[in-house]
Amino acid sequence: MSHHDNSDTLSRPVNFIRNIIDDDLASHKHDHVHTRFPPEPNGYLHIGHAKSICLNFGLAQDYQGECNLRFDDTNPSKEEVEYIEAIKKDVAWLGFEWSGEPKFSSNYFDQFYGYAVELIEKGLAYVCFLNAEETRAYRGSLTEAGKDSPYRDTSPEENLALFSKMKNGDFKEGECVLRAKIDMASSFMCLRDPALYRVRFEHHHQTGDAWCIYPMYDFAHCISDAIEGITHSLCTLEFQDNRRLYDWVLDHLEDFNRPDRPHQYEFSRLNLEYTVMSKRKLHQLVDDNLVSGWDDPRMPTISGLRRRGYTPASLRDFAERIGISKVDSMTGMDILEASVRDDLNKVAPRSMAVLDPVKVVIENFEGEPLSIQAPVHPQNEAMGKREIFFGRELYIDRADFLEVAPNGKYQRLALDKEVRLRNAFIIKALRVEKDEAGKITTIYASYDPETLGKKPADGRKVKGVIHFVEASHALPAVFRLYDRLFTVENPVKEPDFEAVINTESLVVKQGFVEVGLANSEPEKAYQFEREGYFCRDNQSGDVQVYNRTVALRDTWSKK
RNA sequence: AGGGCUGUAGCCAAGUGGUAAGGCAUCUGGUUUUGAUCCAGUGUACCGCAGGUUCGAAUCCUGCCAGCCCUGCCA
Repeated sequence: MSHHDNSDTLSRPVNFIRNIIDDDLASHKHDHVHTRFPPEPNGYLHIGHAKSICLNFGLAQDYQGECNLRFDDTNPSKEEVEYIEAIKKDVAWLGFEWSGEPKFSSNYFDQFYGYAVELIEKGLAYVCFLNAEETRAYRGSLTEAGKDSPYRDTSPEENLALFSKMKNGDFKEGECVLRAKIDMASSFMCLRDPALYRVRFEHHHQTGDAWCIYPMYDFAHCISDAIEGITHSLCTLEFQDNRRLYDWVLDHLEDFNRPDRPHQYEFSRLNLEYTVMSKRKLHQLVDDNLVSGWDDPRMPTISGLRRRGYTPASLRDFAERIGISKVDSMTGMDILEASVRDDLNKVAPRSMAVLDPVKVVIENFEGEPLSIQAPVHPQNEAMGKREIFFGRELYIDRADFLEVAPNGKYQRLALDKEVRLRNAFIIKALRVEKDEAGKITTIYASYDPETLGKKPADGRKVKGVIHFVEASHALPAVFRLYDRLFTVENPVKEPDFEAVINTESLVVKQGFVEVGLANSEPEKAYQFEREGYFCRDNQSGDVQVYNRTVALRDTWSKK
């Protein structure tokens, strides 16, 4: 696939899953690698899924194998086609190509049914009429064995008939389930005769009304993997116990009880500071209108990150930087931000934008604004030039002017002090005009006409550089500055995570951008010099609205 | 009568008996028309703790401690 440049072919990541694969290949347990990314279409993908996507698809790329996209759609009551489309879009946007057509667990409903019949015939599954509470009581506890269901010893013949009736809709929802007959005393709770099928009179987005019984995850997932020839089935840590059931099912089915059948391996899920990562919580934020939607730029969803200005390359790089392990960890935002900055610094055209404008009048400049050719990228000449203007009236940012410089280290504009205007001339502030409230309305200044593209001939040092926009060419723009969504590192630890939401996570500013941005594309990254990386919002239409992806690294304001 | 996992610098993470990679962050210089980038430096990590085996232990053994997961007809 296309995103691999020579820099990352030099050093492949090292992790325990790659070690397992290397061993499996060396021992000829498998002669190829086939992974899968198996989301349930019950919500939008988030950056934790991106980690899994990069792992699964990345492994397939590096080992010249394949990776399937499979929708794990065994519970129609929670799923919607809207999510299927969004998931496909997000995976493709991240730069990955799934093997063949997208797969659905529901493609295999007939086969699942057949395998359930096989287990029944072997006396390994039975139809149980205990209700939910009874089942719970019979299950026992973490420290006490469970009790056998009274339906556990029904004959295979009778179970076959019962299961057939389940399928035909002869039983009500909740009236019975098909259960595996394993061990009610197992220390693995999931092995205490787990449910394999339940009755659900529900319309399914793929199979319509063809079924009224639906398989459970633990029964469907391992068989789906086996049917698709998956070699390494990767999931997160909370499924470690379930692996015993995964193995039990495949071990007891004639078609799959082979050494090269799929095996499950678990890695730790991504936890990011100052955000939440569960679909349920994300759903809640959307439903409670605490964010504007799944793609709110503050959301850790892939669609939110995309709208915020994150690039596919930066997310892949992030996944590589954090690695894969089994440690229950909390990753800092700084790694994510470093990943975007590294990518954007290379690819983002430079531009100038004034987010909080104050007018500057250059008193010794007369006539029409002057056209200036400025580099699109200071370290990459191949990116070409852009036209900017300098004239009698300009805007600079309020934060770049102080009437009196606080100390010798101050590098911005002050009265009687010189500063370089980025890509243009050196100016000196002369005096200010204020309104009744004492707020500065205009700064009067002079410019040195001999300093365009040159240092002052007399050798005087002008250290500071600030950005500006020429007033007659300035395009009004709205800037949305984002901050972390929560005020605490781990919101999930709070009694009510919504109570610690950061009320200042969005700040809106009105200012100007340079002319060159008139036709800026949504989601395309720009660096507004000295301000950060921004992209035009993908839903604002003709209005100039920019989302700040991330600010520039700042090693100075902390001092 | 519980079981399954995990503990390596502030954070992430290699390491699989031979003397602790790398990234992020931090700090210090240098370059710079972005206080950015870039470049060069910058860390006493009781390798969770305590014992043991060994010429040699983060790696093997024993015992503790801490954190996470498991009692859905969710995934």
